[in-house]
Amino acid sequence: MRSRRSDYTESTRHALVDSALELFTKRGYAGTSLDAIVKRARVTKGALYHHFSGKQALFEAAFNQVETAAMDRLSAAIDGDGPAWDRAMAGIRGYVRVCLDPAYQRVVIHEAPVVMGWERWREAEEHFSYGLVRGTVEALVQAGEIEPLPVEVTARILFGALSAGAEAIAGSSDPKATAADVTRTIVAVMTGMRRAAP
Amino acid sequence: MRSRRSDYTESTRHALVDSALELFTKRGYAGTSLDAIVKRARVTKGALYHHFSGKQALFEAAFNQVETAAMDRLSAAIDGDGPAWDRAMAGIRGYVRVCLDPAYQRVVIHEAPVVMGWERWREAEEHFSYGLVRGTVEALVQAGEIEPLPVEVTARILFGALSAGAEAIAGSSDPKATAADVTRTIVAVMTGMRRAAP
DNA sequence: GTGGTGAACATACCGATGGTATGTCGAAGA
DNA sequence: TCTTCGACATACCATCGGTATGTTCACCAC
Repeated sequence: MRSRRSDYTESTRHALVDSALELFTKRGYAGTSLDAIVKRARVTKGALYHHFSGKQALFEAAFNQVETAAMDRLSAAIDGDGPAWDRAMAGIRGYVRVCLDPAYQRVVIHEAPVVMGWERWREAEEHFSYGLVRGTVEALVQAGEIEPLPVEVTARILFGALSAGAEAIAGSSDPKATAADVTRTIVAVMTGMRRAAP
Repeated sequence: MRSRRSDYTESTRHALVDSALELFTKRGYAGTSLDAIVKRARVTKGALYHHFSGKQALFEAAFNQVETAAMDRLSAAIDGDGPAWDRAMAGIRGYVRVCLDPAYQRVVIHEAPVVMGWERWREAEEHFSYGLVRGTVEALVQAGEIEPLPVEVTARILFGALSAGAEAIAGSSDPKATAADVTRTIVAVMTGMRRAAP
């Protein structure tokens, strides 16, 4: 059962998404033409529009791929049965590492809110990185580790802080050192929010 | 000296920037055509390309206008001779208010990094909002109000936290309440970082 | 085996859009 | 008055996203 058709269609999809992801990461959404994408995937626009409804849908497919990969790495860091605080700190370190991926930086953090629209981006993020951050904050509040601030807003702000830290790392001349600074600073902030055990 | 030519050219520039700013705010950069901009400004593309080198340059002019207005409001809140801590808190409240402006939200926070490129955006921000945040953090560290964390990274993270808070406000169904939550949360975070007076 | 069917593409084309090249007009100096 | 030049307007071009149509070929009913 080698020459099933669906095998080839799946590889075509993959080729398109891979090509799109690489070009979007390198030149951005607006700076990437469909011609360039299909050329790199060795297909034509007919194939593209057979599998996707348009440029945006292709972008979302690339977005989902990056986010799924990020989730795999992140949940591995967060999951477990240790104390909520320790898992949160591991999550912070893990997310900073995830943000070092140029594809995550450009596609997920920078372009997705503009290309997909903020509302749709927000909705998608619920099931991805932001969902994890939010869950972590919730766990911290429930465990009584931090002051009972509004979860939604606190999670948003932490998410923004993490993203900004990631951007600082990516734009730094010494990413390693900056990454250490970012982790240290965020941990310091979180520690400041930590409530003395009741 | 009414019919000086430069008077009219200045008003033409203003009309173009105003038109662009309104349309960029409403429909975004990619969703706004130059034809729509010049039509609303009651001029032609010839005038546009006489005053600006292209669409990006026009966007940057709009960006600068929004940022300048924001700076005026912000420095009024920050300037003064009170304690560094109080001025910082006033700055936070002021920045949250600034972020309620839809033009600031969409043009400065969302689109500018994508349209201008992150590096150029970062450079421009040095002289605008981010410059103020950074200066505030520096003042806090020098006054011994907060732990001596790396200023650049701390400022970036705070800036990201504020922007994320602003986005949460803009996307909220109850902006007033969310704005209060954001201010409260950020102040709580900053307070957590505050060092006991030596 | 063969004729029909539909998925999986390829090709040709269209309209919109950013950008350019050229033309026009009127005020200011020589 | 003649020239110059800034401040536009007009006409046009190239690119790009998207669509309409054509083509191939595996699969299935008979």
